[in-house]
Amino acid sequence: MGKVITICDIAKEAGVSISTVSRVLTGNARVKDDKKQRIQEIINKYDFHPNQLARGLIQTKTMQIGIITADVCNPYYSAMFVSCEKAANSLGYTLLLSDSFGDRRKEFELLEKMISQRVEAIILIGGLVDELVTDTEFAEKVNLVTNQIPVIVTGRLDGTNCSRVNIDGNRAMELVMEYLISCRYKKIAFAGGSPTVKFTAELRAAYHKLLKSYGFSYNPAFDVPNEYYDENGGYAAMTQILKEKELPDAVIAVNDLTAAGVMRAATEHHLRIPDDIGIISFDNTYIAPLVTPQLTSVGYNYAEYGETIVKNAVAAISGDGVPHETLIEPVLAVRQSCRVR
Amino acid sequence: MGKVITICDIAKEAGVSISTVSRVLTGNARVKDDKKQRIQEIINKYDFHPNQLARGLIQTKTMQIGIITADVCNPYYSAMFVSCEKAANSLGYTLLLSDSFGDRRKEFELLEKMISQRVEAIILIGGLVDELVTDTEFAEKVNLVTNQIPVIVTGRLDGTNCSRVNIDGNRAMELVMEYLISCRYKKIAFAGGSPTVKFTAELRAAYHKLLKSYGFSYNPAFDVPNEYYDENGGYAAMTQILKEKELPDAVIAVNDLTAAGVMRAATEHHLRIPDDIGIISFDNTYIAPLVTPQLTSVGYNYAEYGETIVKNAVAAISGDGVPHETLIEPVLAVRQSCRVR
DNA sequence: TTGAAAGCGCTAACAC
DNA sequence: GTGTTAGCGCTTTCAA
Repeated sequence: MGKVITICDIAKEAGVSISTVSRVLTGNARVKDDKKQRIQEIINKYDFHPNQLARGLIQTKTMQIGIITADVCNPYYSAMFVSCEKAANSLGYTLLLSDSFGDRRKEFELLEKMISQRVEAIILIGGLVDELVTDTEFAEKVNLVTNQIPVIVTGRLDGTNCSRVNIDGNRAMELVMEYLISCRYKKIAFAGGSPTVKFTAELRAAYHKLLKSYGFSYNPAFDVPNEYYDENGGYAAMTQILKEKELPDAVIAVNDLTAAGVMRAATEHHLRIPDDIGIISFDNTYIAPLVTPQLTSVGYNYAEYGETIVKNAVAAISGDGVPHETLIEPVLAVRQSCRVR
Repeated sequence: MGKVITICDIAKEAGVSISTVSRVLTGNARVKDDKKQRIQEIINKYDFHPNQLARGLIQTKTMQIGIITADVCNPYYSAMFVSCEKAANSLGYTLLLSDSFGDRRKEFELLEKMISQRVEAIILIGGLVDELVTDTEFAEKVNLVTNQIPVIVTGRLDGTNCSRVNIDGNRAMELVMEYLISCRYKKIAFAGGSPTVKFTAELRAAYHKLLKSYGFSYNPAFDVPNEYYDENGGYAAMTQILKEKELPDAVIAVNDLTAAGVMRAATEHHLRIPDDIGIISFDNTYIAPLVTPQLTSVGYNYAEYGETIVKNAVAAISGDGVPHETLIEPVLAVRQSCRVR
C-alpha cells in the first residue's frame, strides 16, 4: 500500500502551513483565492480526505450514530436500518450497524465497543429492549452509557430514561380486528410470538380485550404463542391449531414470516386462503406481497419510523429535550389473504 | 450528558501515571498485581473504554473494514453482510456498512467517507462492480483507494487489481440445467436480469451454451431480461413469456425475488407449479422456502462466501498475497417448485 | 490572511 | 515496574 498522505504533505507541496490547508478543508475561515485554489488542486490530485479519527479526537463530533439490531437478515430490521440510515445520512450522520444475533453477551459488548468508537448516540432495535420484563443488568449497563451519550430504543427499558419510539400495538390490533370483522370472520385465532416480548404481549392483550368487546368468546386453543418469529414458528403454531376439531376462520400472525408458515400449514391442510381461512399479520415487510395469496398486513410508515428515531437521537445529541415516548401509527395494507368484505 | 472520562482521570484516581493505566488496558507490559487490580477496579467503576479514535490515530489500526452494498433490504445482500460480519468479528474486526441504493454518486462518496474514517479495507458488493462493462471513472477512483488500502470486490472491476470473490456462474447454470433436464423439462425459459450485469450475462451465456449442448433449440421469446431484480421484474418477464402460443414447461428465474413474481404470473395464468411449469432460481435466500410451493434454488454457502471475502481482506491488510480471483461453488437446494424426477 | 503552537486521548519508546 | 515524553493528524486559538 502506498504511503497515506496527510495534511502536512499537502501543506508542504503547496508551500503553506498546515493551518492554511486546514482552513480550506473546513471552510471555517477565509483563505486567499489563489492559495485556496492551489491547495484544492493538490488535494484533488491526491484524492486527499482528512483523517476523521484525528478530527473526531479534537471535536468530539464523529458524526456517527451506532445502531444495534438483532439480525439485519430479518426484513423488519433491515427495513428499520435502511430508514434510519437514510434519515441519518440526510442529517450528515453515518450509521454504525452491528447485529447481536440474540446473544445477550454480545449486546453488552457492542454497547462498549460503540462507546469506545465514540459514536454520538446509540439506537437499540430488537434484542433485550424487546423483553417484557427488563433485564435489570442490561438497564444498568445502558444507564452507564446514557451517562455519556443518548440511547434511543424501540421497545422498553425500565429503569432507564432512554427516549423510546414505538408502534402503537393496541391500535395495530384494533385495525386487524376491525378489518377481519368487516370481512365477516367470526372465529379468530392468534398465532406465534413469545409471551416474553413486550410488543407481542401488547398485541395479545389487545386481542383478548377486543375479542371481548366484539362479543366473541376467547378460545385458548386458538391462542398459540411460539418463540420463533419465523416461518417455522408460524408453521408449528398453525399445526397446533389445526389439531382442533373446530377450526378458526381467520388467523392473525404475529409477523409476516410467521404468516408464511401459517399459510403453508393451512394450505397443506387443504384449506383455501382466503375462502376457508383468512390470514393477516403485522409488519407489512416486503415479503408480504411475495407469498401467495399476497398477504394483508398491518405495517408502519418505516420512513417516518426511522426518521423519528434518528431525529430524536440527533436532538438528544444537541442536548435538546426529546419526548420520552413517541408512538407510530400503524397502517393497514390490504391484499388478498382475507376475503373481500 | 456527564463528562466523558479519559485515561487521565483513571490515572489520577489510581495515583499512577497514564502509561501504567495504558499498560493494563493493552496488556502489553507487566504491571504490579495490586496496582493492576486497583486500576481495573476504577476502570470498571466508571465503565471506562479507551477512545478508539485516539488509538486508531497512533496505531493506524482501526480494526474496521468498510462494506458497501446496494441495499441491505435485499435478502442476498443482507445474507452477505451478515456472513461477512460474523467472519470479521471472529477476526477482531468490525464492519462499517453503507448502502449505495444504486446511486452512482453515492458509491463514490462512500468510498471517500470510508477512507477518511480510516477503515483498513473496503469490500464492494453489488452496485458498480456488478456492471458488465466497468465504469472507468469508478475504476480510477478505486485505484486511488487501493493506493491506500485494499479493496475486495464481488463482480469485476477491470482496470484495477482488486482481489475478487465470485460465484461460478457457469457452474450454477449447469446445476440448474442438469436438474431441470433430470426432471424431464424440455422447453426451458430464462426470466429476468439485466444484460448489463456481469453475473447475469454469465448466466445467460451459460444458458445458451447448455441449451445447445443438450440439443435444445434456442427460442428468443423464452429469454426475457428485466432490469429489476424483484418480484415485479419477474412478474413482467413472465407475463411477456405467457403471451406466446407455445409456453415453456420450466422457467429459470435470475433470483428468488424474480422467481416469486414468475410464480405469481404463472399461477394467475392457471398454470400449476410444478406440474404444468417448473420454476427454479438463483441465490437460495431465506425467501425461497417462504413461497408456495417452496422454491428450488441454486445457492451458495454464504458463510464460506463471506469468510473468503473477509479473509482475503485481512490478508491484504497484512500485506500478504491474495488470490486475484476466488470462485465459490454453487449448491442446489431442491424444494417443491420442480416436479419430482 | 497567515503561521506557530497547543492539545484532543492514547500508545510506545525511552529513561530510571 | 513505572513515569516522562514524543508524537499520531488534525483544528483552533493566539499573534503577527
